[in-house]
Amino acid sequence: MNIGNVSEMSGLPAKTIRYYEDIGLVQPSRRENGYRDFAVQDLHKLAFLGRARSLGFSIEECRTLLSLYEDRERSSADVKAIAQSHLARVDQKIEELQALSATLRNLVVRCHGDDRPDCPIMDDLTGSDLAETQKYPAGTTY
Amino acid sequence: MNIGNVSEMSGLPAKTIRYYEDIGLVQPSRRENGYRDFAVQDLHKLAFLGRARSLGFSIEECRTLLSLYEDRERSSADVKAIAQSHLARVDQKIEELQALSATLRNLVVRCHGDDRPDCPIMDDLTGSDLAETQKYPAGTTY
DNA sequence: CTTGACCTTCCAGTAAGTGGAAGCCCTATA
DNA sequence: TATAGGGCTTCCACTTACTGGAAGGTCAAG
Repeated sequence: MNIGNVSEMSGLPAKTIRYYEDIGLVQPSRRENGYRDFAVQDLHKLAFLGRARSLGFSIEECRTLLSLYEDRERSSADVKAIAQSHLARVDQKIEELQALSATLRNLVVRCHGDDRPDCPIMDDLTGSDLAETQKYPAGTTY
Repeated sequence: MNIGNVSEMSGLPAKTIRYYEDIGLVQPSRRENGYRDFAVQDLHKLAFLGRARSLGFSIEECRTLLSLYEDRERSSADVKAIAQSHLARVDQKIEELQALSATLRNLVVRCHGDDRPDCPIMDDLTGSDLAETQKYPAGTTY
C-alpha cells in the first residue's frame, strides 16, 4: 500500500505517517522506486496510534502502548497503569482549567465592556486592587 | 535595576525576561557595560505579563493587553473581548478534557489490571470491539 | 589577585506535527 | 511520444513559550 491509501484508511495525514516513521513508530518497507510500501500490520499500527493520540496519550506513551500491543504476553496491569496515570493528568488539567475559568469568568462579568477605560480585568492584571490599599503606600517614590 | 532584581521582584525567570525583550514586549535600556537596566515601568510591565500569562493568555494576547494597558484612552470593551474569547477557549478545552476523562475512566475501570493480557483498553485502541462483530467478517483475507 | 556571583550572547532542544520547495515517478490522454 | 496531473520523495523551516547550557565579560569582596 502507498502512503496515500494508508493515510486515507487510517485517517492520519501522510505527513504524520512519515513523521511516525521518522521517530520509529512504524517501519514500512520500500519499493524499488523508493516509495514506502505499507503492510496491513502497519495500517493497524497507525490506526492504533491514531486512536491512542486522540485519547491524548503522548507519543512516548504511544510507543510503550504499541510495544504492549505487539506483546501477546503483556499484562493488562501494564496497560492500565499507563492509562491511569494519563487519566490522572487529564483530571489534574481539568481542575486547573476550571479554576482558571472561574477567575476569568469573575473578571469578565465584572467588566462593563463599554468605551470607558476603567476595567476590573486590567485592574487584576496590574495588581491595582492591591495598589489601592497596600502595595504602594502613600509617600513611596520610585 | 539589573535583570536579577527584576526577576526576583516580578517572579519571572531572567531567561524569560530576556526572551520577552527578544520578542519586543519590554525594551530595557543598557548600561555602558552592556547590562540591561530596567526602569520601574518595565518591572510593572513584567509583573503584568506574568499575571496575564498565569491566566493563560497567549503571548500575542499579552502583547495586545499590554498595548491596552499603556493606552489611557482604551475602552474596557476591548479588554473584555480578549478575556471573553480566552474564556471561551478555556471552557471549550474543559469540555474536551471532560469527554476524554470519561472515556478513559470507563476504560480504566473495566480493565482488570492483572497479569493476564486481555484488556479493554487495548481492545479500544485496536478497535477490536468492532472487529469481533463487523470489522473483519468471516472469510475476509488480507 | 582571585573567587564567585552576576551578566552577556548564541545555539539547541522541547511536542507533535505542519507547510512548502524542489524534484522524481507513474499513468492517461492528445 | 510529449506532456500534464497527481502522487511520491527528501529536506528545511516554522509553530508555542520558553529552558538549558556553553563560552566568556563584569563586578564586588576578601
